[in-house]
Amino acid sequence: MTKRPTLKDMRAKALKDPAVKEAYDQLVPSFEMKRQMIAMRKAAGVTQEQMAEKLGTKRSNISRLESLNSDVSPRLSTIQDYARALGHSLRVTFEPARTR
Amino acid sequence: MTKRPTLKDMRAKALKDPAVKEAYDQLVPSFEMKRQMIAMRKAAGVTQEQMAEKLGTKRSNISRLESLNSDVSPRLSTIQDYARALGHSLRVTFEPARTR
DNA sequence: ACTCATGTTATCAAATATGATACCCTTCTG
DNA sequence: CAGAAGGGTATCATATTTGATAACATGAGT
Repeated sequence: MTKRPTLKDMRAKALKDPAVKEAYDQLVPSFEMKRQMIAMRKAAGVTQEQMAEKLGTKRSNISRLESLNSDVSPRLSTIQDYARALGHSLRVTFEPARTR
Repeated sequence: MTKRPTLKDMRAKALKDPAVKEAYDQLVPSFEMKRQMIAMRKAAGVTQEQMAEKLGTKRSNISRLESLNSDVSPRLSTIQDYARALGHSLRVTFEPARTR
């Protein structure tokens, strides 16, 4: 019995397309960063609303910052402010691109 | 004989001032990042001019991006573009702020 | 069903980064 | 000294992000 394609299959297939893969790789670092940010905030038991207060802004802006769908690339200082508000500091590192 | 204050002494003293220390800590991550970027470019034997070509922009903009004096906080995407042009990928991590 | 808390999304004005150009400085090499 | 290569900095127009507001969605609890 041939199983029908899973989501994982489809993803694997799509990544064969160089253009798709490039766009995908472009997004990965940002995704991982945002996941960490959200995890950090939740670990601290802080809501977006409270986060907004700490940063002197509004909850909608926090939502946009954390959103994986958002098409805006935040400033480094914005990310840093977010981290500092949760008692964290920021480190940016570069690694040789993984060729696969 | 009391030695006269060295630069290091003055720095240590200035950092006692909480306002100064805060501003200082704010700058450290950006400094380290820029140092890495410059090191990366030089390790690749690439000039700012060549870097600008890779990124479809001008020399002066690369200089500003790498400048430690610059008062602009680049977008995440700008840093990522820079890294990719040198065959690197980007990782942003957060660590509990070192209290000292 | 209603309300409250949390989060999402769209929109617009205001703030800031980026691109391009021009000009300056230093170092090296002839 | 002259010229070239590599960098730095100021300025302005343009592009993009950020802040604020408003409307919508969902889930928990009553």
